[in-house]
Amino acid sequence: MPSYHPAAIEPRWQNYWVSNKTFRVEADPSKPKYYILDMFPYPSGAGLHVGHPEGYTATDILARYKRMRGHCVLHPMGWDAFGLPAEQYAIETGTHPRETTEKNINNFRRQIQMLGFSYDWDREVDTTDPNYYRWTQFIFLLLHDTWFDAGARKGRPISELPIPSEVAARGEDAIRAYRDGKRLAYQAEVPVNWCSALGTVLANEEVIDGRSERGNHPVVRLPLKQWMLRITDYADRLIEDLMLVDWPESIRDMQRNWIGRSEGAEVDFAAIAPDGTESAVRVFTTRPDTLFGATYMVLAPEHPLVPKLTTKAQAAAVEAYRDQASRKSDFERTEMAKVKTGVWTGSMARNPANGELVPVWIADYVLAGYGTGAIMAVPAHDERDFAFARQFDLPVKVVVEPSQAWLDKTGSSLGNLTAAYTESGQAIASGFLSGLGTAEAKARMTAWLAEQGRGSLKVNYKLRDWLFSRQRYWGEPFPLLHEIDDDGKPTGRIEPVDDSELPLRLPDLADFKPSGRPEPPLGKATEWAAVERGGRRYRRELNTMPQWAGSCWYYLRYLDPKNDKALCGKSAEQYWMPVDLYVGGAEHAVLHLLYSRFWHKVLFDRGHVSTPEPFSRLVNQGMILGEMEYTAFRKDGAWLSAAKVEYDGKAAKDASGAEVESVKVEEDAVEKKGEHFVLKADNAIRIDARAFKMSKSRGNVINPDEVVRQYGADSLRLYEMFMGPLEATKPWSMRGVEGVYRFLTRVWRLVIDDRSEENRTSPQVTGDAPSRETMRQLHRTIQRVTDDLDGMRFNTAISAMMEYVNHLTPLATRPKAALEPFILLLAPFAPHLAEELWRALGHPGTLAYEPWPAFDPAMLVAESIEVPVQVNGKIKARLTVAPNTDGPALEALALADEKVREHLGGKPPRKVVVVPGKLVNIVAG
RNA sequence: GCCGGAGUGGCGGAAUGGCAGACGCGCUGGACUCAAAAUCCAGUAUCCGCGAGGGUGUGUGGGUUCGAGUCCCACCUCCGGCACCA
Repeated sequence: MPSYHPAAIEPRWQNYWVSNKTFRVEADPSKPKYYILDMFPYPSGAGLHVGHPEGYTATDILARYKRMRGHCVLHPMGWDAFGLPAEQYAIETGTHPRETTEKNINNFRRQIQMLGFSYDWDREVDTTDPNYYRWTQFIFLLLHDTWFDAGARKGRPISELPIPSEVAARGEDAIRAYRDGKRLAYQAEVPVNWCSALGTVLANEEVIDGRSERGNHPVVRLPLKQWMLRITDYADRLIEDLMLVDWPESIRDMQRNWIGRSEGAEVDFAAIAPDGTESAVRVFTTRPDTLFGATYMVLAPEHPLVPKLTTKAQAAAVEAYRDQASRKSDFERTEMAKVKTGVWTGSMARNPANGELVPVWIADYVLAGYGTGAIMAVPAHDERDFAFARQFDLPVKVVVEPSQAWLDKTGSSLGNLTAAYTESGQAIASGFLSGLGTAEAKARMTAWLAEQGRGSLKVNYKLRDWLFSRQRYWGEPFPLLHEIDDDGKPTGRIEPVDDSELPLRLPDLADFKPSGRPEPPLGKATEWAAVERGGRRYRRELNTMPQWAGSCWYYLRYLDPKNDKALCGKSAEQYWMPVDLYVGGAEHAVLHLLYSRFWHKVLFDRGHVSTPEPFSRLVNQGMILGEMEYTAFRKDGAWLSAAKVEYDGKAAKDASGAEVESVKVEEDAVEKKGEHFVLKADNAIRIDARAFKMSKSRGNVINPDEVVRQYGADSLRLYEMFMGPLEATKPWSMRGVEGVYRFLTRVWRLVIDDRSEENRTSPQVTGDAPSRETMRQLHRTIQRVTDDLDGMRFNTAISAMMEYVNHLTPLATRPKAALEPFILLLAPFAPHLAEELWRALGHPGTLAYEPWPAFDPAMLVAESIEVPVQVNGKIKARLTVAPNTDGPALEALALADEKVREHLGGKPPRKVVVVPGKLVNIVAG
C-alpha cells in the first residue's frame, strides 16, 4: 500500500479492537486505577455533531495514555435516552419511542466507534433499558424512604424518624402523614406550564416568554400535584463539599450562586387588619441591623394575608393589582423591573424595634416563593426599596452612617440620599444599636428579637426543591401505588412497589397523543394503572421522572453494569470511585452536576457509596463554532458599513431600526484595515467578521461522518485537539483539518515506502543509532508530550510532535530507535495510524499496552546554547556558550562583546543582571 | 446591574517575570512536472531603508521591575452565566 489511506486502515483496527476486546477492563488491585468519564449523550436523530468528539477525543487520549502508563483504566460510554424528542416524534408519527431511540442509539454507536474511541463496550448503559431504570426506580424508593436529620446533617431511613408523642397519639394515619411530610421525595401542589393549544404540559425550557416554543401558543401556570425532591436539605453540604473537588472555580461559583445561601433573620411585624385584629407578618431580612430604618412593608401580591389586610377603600385597587400580577409571566415581572409598581393595602403594621406604625404595601418586586414572601423595606439601605420609596414618595430613614467619600461620590447628604447606601457602617438613630458596626449590630438585633420572641436567626436559599415529575410518557415510571377507595377516590395512602417487583416497566401505548387534559399520558394505560394488593385497590402513579433522573447516577452503573442484585457491587464501587476525570459541556454546569451530587450524597448517607463526592476533577470542553463568516450589509442596493448596522447573526437593522439586507462575502473579497475588516473594493465599508454557533437553520453544521470520509478519524481527532485549548470556544476550519492530515501523511511517509506497491518500510528506516542531536530532539519531544498530556494541553503536545517530525523529515536515514518511541507518543492521538506503523515496524499485536516512553534528562543537554545580551532591556548581541556557563563568565563574555561595547560607548555599566542559561541584561549609565 | 472568562500577525493559536508570534492554516517565490495536483525547499508582525541595519509593536491609560503579553490599579470591547432572592 503506497500512500496514507485512512479509509483502509481505520476500520481494520476498529474491528481488531472490538473483536479482541482490547479495551475490556476488570478491576485490578495491583494497578493504580483511573476512571475517566464522558458526559454521555442524548442520542438525537440528528446524529453526532463535531462538538461531541471534542470531549470524547480528549478523554480517549488520556485513557490510552494512562493505560500505557500502567493504569487500570475505566473508560465507558452509554446513552441518556429518555427525553422529549422521541416522544414528540411518536406523537407525530405513531412510531414507538423505543424504536426511534434504538435506531438513534445504533447510529450514535456507529459514529462513535468510527472515531476509534477505546471504550469498554461491555459496560455500555442505556437509561431506557428496564435493567437500568430498575435501579433508577430503586434510588427513587430510597429517596422516598429517607428523611434528613438536620442535627446529624445526614439522610436516614424513615423508620428511624422520631415520631413526636402528640403525633403518635393521633394514630396510624397521623404517623403516616408525619412521615410523608419528612421524606426526601414528597408531593406538593406546584404550578406546571400548561399549554391548552398543544394540549400538553411543557418543560420550563420549552416555554419562552410565556409562550410555547413550538407554535408560540400561550402557556398558563396551573397548580398540579407533583413529586418534589428535598434537595434544599442538602444545600449546605452541596456548598461545603465544593471544597473537596478539583473543578473550575467558575463552575463552583455558579453552583454556589445557584444555591444562593443567605444568612439573616426572620422578624415578625404586627399588622393591624381593618377589623382591628393583629396578625404577625413574618419577613426575612439579611440586614436585621437596619430594622430601625424600616419605613414600610411589602407583601408579595400572592401573600395569604393580603385579603385580610386590605381595607375597603383599597380593595378595588388591590384586587386589580393582584389580578394584573397573576397574569404577568415571570419574564415580564423581571423585565419590567426598571419601574416599580405596587399598591397600599390600607393597613399599617408595627415595627417591633421601635413600635412605629408603617404602611403595608403589596408589590410584585417581592417574590412569593422566596423567604416568607414579605419584606420590611429599608429604603435608605436597599436599592430596590429605595427605588420603590422614590416611586411612591415613602419616607427614607438613614440608620447606617455612610462614609464621607460615599456621600461625596453620590452627591448625597444624610437628610437627602440620592441612592441607597448598601455597604456596612456604624448604626445611627437605631436605639440600642446605635454606635455598633454592621456585623455586631446584626448579631445584637437578632439576639434581641429572639429574647422578645419576635424573630430568630434564619438561613434562606435561592435553590428550590426539585420538581421531579413530568406529565410525559417517555420516562421512568414511579414505582408507587396510590390507594383508592370504593368510589375510586385516592385515600392519600401511598405504597412503594416492592423491590422484588422492579423494574416497573413502561406500559405500551397505542396512541401517544396528548389527552388534552393536564394529565400524564400514562392515564391511558388503564389496565396497567389498576392494581390490587391484599384486597385493596390501587392506582399506579401516572407521572414519569424527568430526563435528569437517569443521568444522575449512570457513572455508578458503569462500574458493574450487569449486576442484578445491586445498582453496583461494593468492591467495584470501592475500587473505581470516585471518577478521576469528568469531561463535558459547560451547559451542565449547574443542573446535572448539582442533581448528581445530591443523589450521590443520599446514596452516601444510606451506605451505597463510599465517597462524599462523585467527580474528583471536572473539565469543561469549549464550544466549537462554525467556520468564520464575513457579512456585508446593503440597503437600497448600496453597501452600508457594519458600523451602522445592528446584526445578531440573523436579522440586520440600521440605526433607524429599518431592516437591511445581509450578504455573505468571500474571504478574499475582504481585508483588514486597522481594527476592522473592510471590503477590498471599498475600504469605507466595514464587514462583520464572526464565527457563529453551529445550527441547522444557519447551515454551518459540520458533519463528522463527512470529515472522516474525507480525511479519516485520526485527522478529525487530531484537528479537534489541535484547534486550541480544550476549554476554549473556537471556530472550525476545514483547512485546519487538512493541515493535520498533511502532518499524518508525513508521519506515514517517514516509515512507509510510498513508492512501493507493497506495504513495506521505507529504505531510509534503518537499525542505525540515531545522532546525538536526534536523540536530544526525541527526548525533548517525549518530555514535552508527557508534560502536556499531564496538563491536558493537547494542542501544544501535537505541536511538539510536529516539530519532531520536521526534524526527522530531512534526515538521510531514520533510525528505528528514533521512530518507535515517537509512534508510541502519537498512539493516543492517532491510534489507527500508530497501530499500523507499529506493525509495519515489525511488532505483532496492539501497542495499546506498550509502556509509555521515558525521557532521560541527560539526553536533553545541548552542546551549546545561545544567550541574548540586552543593553537597557533591548537585545544587542548573542553569545554562543556551553550550556553550563556560569554567571560571572557570562557577564565577562557579554561585556567583552564588540557590539555591546559599542552600545556602552566606553562608559562602565551601572548594573549587570545575569540569568545563567537565559540572558544578560546590562543597564547603561 | 452582578459573577466568571477572554482580548497577541490575514486566521487558529504558542510563550515557569527573561529572545513575543512556537506549531498549523493562508499567502509569496522556487524545485519537480509537457501541465496540473500532490510533494519538497525558502520567505512571511509592522514601519523606514537598495542594503547592513534601525524604529514600533501583545485592547486603552497609568504603575511596579534591570526586564512586563505575563504582576498591580483604572478603563474599553467581546463571550458565558445569573438577574428584583430582601
